[in-house]
Amino acid sequence: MQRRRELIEAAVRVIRRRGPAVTMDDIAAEAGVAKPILYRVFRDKAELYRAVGSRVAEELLLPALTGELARNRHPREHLVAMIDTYLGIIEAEPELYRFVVHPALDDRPVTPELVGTYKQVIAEHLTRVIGGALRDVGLDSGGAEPWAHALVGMAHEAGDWWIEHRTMTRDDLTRYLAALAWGGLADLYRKAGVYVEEKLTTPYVVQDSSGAQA
Amino acid sequence: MQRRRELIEAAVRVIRRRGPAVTMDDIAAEAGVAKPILYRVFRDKAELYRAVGSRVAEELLLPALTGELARNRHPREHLVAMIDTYLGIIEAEPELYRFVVHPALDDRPVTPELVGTYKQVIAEHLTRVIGGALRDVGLDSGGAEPWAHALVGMAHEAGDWWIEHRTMTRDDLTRYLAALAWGGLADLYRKAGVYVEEKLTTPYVVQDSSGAQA
DNA sequence: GCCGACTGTTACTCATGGTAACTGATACCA
DNA sequence: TGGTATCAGTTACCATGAGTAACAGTCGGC
Repeated sequence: MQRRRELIEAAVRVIRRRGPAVTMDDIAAEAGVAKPILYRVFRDKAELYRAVGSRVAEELLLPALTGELARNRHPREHLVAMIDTYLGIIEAEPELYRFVVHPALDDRPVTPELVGTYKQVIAEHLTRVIGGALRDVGLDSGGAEPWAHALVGMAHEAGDWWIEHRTMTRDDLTRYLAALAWGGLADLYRKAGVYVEEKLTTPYVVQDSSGAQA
Repeated sequence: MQRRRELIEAAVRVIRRRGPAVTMDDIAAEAGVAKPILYRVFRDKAELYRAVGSRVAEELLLPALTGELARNRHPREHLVAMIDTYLGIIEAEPELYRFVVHPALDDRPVTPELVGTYKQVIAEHLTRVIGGALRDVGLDSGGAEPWAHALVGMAHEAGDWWIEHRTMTRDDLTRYLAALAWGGLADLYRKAGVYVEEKLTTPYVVQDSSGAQA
């Protein structure tokens, strides 16, 4: 298992350095071993890729996100913080991000769910968070899972567009996304009789796009 | 150009029949030509894949979506209709959907944007729709593009999760997603002084998950 | 000193994306 | 009519990279 860890780390290193188009030979070379070693630990390329995805999610993203969540704040500020944290990470780790999100697999027809572990890990975690929050205020938590996936997809897709185009600041994007996602969540809180009106450091509604913001 | 069309159609046929793990030889065989013909029309595999993505988006999804939009209704019903239409299509065309959304490319390091045309086409269209709606009510339309991508990602990711797990009906998922997305949009309308309170055939808030719905 | 388990390597097979080089028909021109 | 450029198509190939078979060295137990 120690071995597995080392190999994944080598993969991460070489991806950081050479981008997402990385071969099994590259990874083996970086790890200083021959290719069959990789195949003793990982059944195939897809499994290694998934392992990298999980690892990035679990050791990079989740700690950052849960760190934010631990601080007890207004739920909307949690939302803002999580979106901002996510965008910050993909900004800081573009190569790793691209690899994890657009993995290049020649799909063996057998394997049904080649991809997705990265987003899956996040979504599973979010499901628990949202489900807990819903139950806390006495609401049906059946929506937790679809919402978690929906929010992950929302941040993912918007982040993906943004990282390639960069037509606005990260801050602006965070605000736009938060405004979109918050509406639905706030409604739920309101229905449950929880008072969540705004008195926040970040403005609820996005100002005209050129305007100052504080 | 006629040729291009035929080739794309052959690709779609063979994907429908044999799933997303399809080779260039397969496609050439289905089209009844030799492989180099494909390469006269498409620079490489990625371009063919992108063409298939665009085509599915433009000829399958967009007509359905714009058809829904043409009917003049409450904005929230538009949202519900679009989500439902989208989910209905991925349900009806699972193989094609999987191909378009999880394309299997060995990424040539050169090509920066291998994937995404499918979602891009939808997002571009949505950008125009949302931008127009915002301008109609006198709001800054700077958020149209990030929101479009965010909504696409939301539907995509939730749909992807749902199609593989099927732990709820399509109707329920539609309602959950609409509830999430509508909140933010409704807020915008309200800020603009547009009255959008609910008097709808579909309930605004999801009932307890077992409950009757009408 | 010999044997099995473990760890590693070299050197391959095989699938598949992509291409070079050939072929034959058709149309144009002297 | 013969010569030839053009074009559509084909066969036969190459290169790359995933995955594997078969072959070492090494170390502990007897």
